[in-house]
Amino acid sequence: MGVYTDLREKLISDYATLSPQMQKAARHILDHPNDVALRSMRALARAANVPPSTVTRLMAAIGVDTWQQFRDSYQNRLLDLPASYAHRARALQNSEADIHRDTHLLEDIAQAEIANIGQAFGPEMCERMKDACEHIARARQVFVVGRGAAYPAAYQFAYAYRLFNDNVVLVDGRSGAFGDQLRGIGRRDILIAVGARPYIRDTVRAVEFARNQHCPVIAVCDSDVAPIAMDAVTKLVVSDRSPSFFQSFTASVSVMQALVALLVARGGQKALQRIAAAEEQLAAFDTYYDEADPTRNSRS
Amino acid sequence: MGVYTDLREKLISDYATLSPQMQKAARHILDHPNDVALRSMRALARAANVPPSTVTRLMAAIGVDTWQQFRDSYQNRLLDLPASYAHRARALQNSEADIHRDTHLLEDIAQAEIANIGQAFGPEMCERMKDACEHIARARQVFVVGRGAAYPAAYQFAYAYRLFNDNVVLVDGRSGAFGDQLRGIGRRDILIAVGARPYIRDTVRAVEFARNQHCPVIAVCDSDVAPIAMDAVTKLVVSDRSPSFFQSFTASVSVMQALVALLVARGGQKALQRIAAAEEQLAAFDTYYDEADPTRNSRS
DNA sequence: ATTAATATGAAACATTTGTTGTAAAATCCG
DNA sequence: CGGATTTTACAACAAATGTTTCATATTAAT
Repeated sequence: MGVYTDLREKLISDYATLSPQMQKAARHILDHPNDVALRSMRALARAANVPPSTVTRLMAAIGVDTWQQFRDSYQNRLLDLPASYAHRARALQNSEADIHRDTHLLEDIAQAEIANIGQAFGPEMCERMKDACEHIARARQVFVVGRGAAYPAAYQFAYAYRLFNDNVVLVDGRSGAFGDQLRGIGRRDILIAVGARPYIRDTVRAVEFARNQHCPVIAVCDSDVAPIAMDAVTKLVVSDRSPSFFQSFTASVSVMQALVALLVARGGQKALQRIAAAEEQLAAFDTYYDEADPTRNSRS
Repeated sequence: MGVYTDLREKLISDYATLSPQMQKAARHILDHPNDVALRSMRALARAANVPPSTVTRLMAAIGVDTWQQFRDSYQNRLLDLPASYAHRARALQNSEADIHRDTHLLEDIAQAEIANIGQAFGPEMCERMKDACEHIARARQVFVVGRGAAYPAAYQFAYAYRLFNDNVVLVDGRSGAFGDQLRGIGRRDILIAVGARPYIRDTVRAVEFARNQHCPVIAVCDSDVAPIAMDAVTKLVVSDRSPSFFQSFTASVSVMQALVALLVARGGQKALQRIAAAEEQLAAFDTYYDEADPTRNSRS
């Protein structure tokens, strides 16, 4: 259970043994947990009709060192953190052994990744993703751009999307110049741009070009005010926080994948048929390794 | 719309006209709305790397009299925000309505992704990752192969790793045939192969080739008995489960990223210096968009 | 009833808060 | 280049914060 729950339980179980004034304070806290998270201690004491010192003493009585600690756990509850900060506390404890340092790092990474994905699929973002799908489904041509570390996300979308639609262009600047691949982009198309700080110039340029051609833009980025998000019809803001040196585009990949899933769901039976056809074609081209018959898999 | 939304919109729309320092503050607020609700103004300013007075001035700039007003609206948003538990429950309830089916799907995807990452960073896998790092650190040349949907994971590793080491080859079959890129592979090298069922023949072939040349293999795959995991010195087994039609390589990307992080941690100061040098080089090549000076970012 | 133990609130405290005034620095413009 | 304007950071401030101290009030026990 969470720290918040522990504290709450402690307040309830110890309630009877507390002094009258402390009971008043405890009761108010139990009845108005949000006040703990959002208001000051003195304000809470005022609301509970109790001198501030009583609240401090209550903290000591339930075994909490400082009001800050108490408040923090209540704030975490408000944020509905997916059991993440508990891990951190544990991680900080065992920081003596060198061998454990790696384990730490890995735990922190996992935690950050999970937090990032959690944020990316919050209620707000879910709505925006659906919105993005509307635009994509309506588009004549779908352009996807993402450079550097953001390339995997762009690639992922293009690869999956191509399995059931052939109107996608992955703008990777590999075949010909940038301009070549964006040629003919216009009002009825859509550009999906992926990027985070530091923004890569090519990506920003692609967005600006699209905008000049009146092509709507969907931005998958790290801020509502990112350069590539300016004037975007839909902004999918995903965190790229990571304890490692590098930014993490994992959440971006997830979001791109979710977009494809939504599009397939929207496309219904027809989309599924096309996917099946694409799979068959891949199989016909001997793309896949045949696990049943390893002899067939020899060098062509 | 709510007051919070109004303020947020105002921040976004006025963003361009704000002074640089105010933009820093505004951006931090937009990216971390919870900080406004829960932390003090000074703490926020510290986090945004801005003097407190800038925040006060920002309030004036967007037509808010006092920080208290601003904070209050952000606190109200936090209170109105449906906790994700409730969100999930609601989604499950009305799963008959078409509009909610999408939300349900997105929730499922998020949950699956989180579960996959959680598994990938379990105790067992953490040990294997450290093990993999030992091999990579010892290798003369590092080859990475991943085709199709697994390509992002391979690319991710190569891209990040190249920032502090130049002995990596991304085997993508683009430049020349497969054999070309693997030429010279041998006992002292390492091949990192990423793939999941259905296994792509090219990847399996690359693994077999490496094995014939006595090159050790690290397999990032979906099973201990995957074809590409046969005789691998380290098997990093990650789940690719997804409620959508496509398999998800998100966890693989995470794992590859974690490998790089471990290598950097192991590389110590020297690795960090190389990364810094690489970043400088990128900046010198005008790779990055200059947010401070948009005029410099015109078409070359 | 007197003593001992506990509970309480007012005041004092060192910090920290949000805000404002004021020069220095940066930027723009002719 | 120089002058006007904006932008910035530092210091000062009054108010408010969480905590501690201490004298008084309340209770319980002998």
